[in-house]
Amino acid sequence: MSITVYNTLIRKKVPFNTIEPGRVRMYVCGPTVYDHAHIGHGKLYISMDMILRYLRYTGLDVLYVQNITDVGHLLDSGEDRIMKGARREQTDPMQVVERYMRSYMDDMDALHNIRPDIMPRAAGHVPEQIAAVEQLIKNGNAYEVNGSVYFDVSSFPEYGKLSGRKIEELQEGTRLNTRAEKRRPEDFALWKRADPEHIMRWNSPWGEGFPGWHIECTAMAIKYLGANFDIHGGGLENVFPHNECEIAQSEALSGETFANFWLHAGSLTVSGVKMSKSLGNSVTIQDALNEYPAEVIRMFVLSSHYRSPIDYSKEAVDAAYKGWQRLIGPALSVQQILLTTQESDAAQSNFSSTIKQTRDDFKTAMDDDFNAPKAIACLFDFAKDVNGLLSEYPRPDDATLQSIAEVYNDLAGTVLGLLPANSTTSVNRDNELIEILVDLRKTARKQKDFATSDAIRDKLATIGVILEDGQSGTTWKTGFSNLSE
RNA sequence: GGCGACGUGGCCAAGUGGUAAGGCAGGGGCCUGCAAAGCCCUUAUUCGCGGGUUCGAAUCCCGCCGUCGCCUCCA
Repeated sequence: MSITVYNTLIRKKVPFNTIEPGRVRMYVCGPTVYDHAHIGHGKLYISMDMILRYLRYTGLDVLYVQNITDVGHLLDSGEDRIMKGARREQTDPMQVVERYMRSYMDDMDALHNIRPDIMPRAAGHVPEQIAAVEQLIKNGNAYEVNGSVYFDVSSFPEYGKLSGRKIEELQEGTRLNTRAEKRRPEDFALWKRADPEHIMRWNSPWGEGFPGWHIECTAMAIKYLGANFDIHGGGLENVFPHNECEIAQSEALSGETFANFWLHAGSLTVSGVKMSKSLGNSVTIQDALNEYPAEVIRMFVLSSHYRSPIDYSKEAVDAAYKGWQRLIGPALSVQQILLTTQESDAAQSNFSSTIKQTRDDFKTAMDDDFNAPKAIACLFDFAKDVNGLLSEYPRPDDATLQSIAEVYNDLAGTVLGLLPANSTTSVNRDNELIEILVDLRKTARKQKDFATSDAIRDKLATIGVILEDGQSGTTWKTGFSNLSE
């Protein structure tokens, strides 16, 4: 195995090795479902999806778990996010959860993110969480006060090893008023007692309450992946406190190393600043998908390294849009040529070295901490080579075209998810109809009836069929068909 | 205040010791009835600034400036 990854835990790029040969167990923190997902979520999960896809592409058997948080998240105001959503929409909290969980799944599907193998929900794992808290108390890492249970940070000397924070510094830097009942301000909640008005509540050994935020990931990751697993992924802004607390709880609980590799994706800003409701600059995934095809959003995200922060702006995504069209244009052309023309006196092309080079370079780039932007650059080089080949006459032989299509399917499609979903579904009758129109246009052009020929070209363009006149006649392609403008 | 990330051409962005990938935009040319697409050429003696290490640094070290994120429950 030759993959290297940047491990946040040690702040270095290191060789990636799995606990079990050929198998990867991977956990990624999922969203709190109380509102529609925004493109910040989209960025994170596209990054993680790319990593998942590549690991699988290299032949690893990946078990991918991503949770859904549907309890207990508090706002700065002390308000429960889901209850806030419920009040806003005048519905039951669990109805809110269902609604936005489905919305989230729809968004992820639309972005072509592969679904996790297991998506456990926090509310469905309260017994596991209670058991974890009980064990932590038994181990001497947690204490109960007034029906709430807190993790005693001083009992875990390695606290801070992920984020590089020191407990002493935390005490100085605390910005919020902390609950007086905690022994130390940096202790964090494992279980919270429910105030009378709190709707989401469960019975526990400490009375009615609800689980703290971090404990769900500990309980569910351990349940489905074991106490020690390979990869834990998430957003960079969750390093502290969330991931740090997860490590403390989990390792205090089991005595084992929690995750071997911590992978964090850079955050997304909108026109230079973080999204927030109060600034009114929030862009949902649905908003973005109304503007651009999913592949373009993926192209935009994957154009910079997953650990880098990116800034969402019209200019940047428009540029990605153009780049994407250039990138996959040859793939669409190759498919159309294979579908609509015959290999007659096709030239025997010697393109295999280019294909091998492309696959090798792509792999080298991706092996180096999933360097998708560099991998995409390899595909741009490939696109240029393919365009050159396609401009020759007669057209390349079928075998060459097939192997080009395979490169696109594997690298741009399977690994990066950049090929249009419907690009391979060509209905024969549609093809024949288009051929008829192309023929009519050819006749019109011969008669110098350019009004007719241009009308045919323009009208086909409005339904996503692009005609291109070349030396060997007119070719056409679809696949950009869901594009507006 | 602390912790962390980042600062590469007009814009986006690779590059972690060996002499600046790629994309977008711009300019010139070829092709075209006109287009579109494509192809060729072209745009950073230079990598926030100042020192240092080295035969050699965008890459390592020190200092400074700037942007962003996090600092107890936001992916």
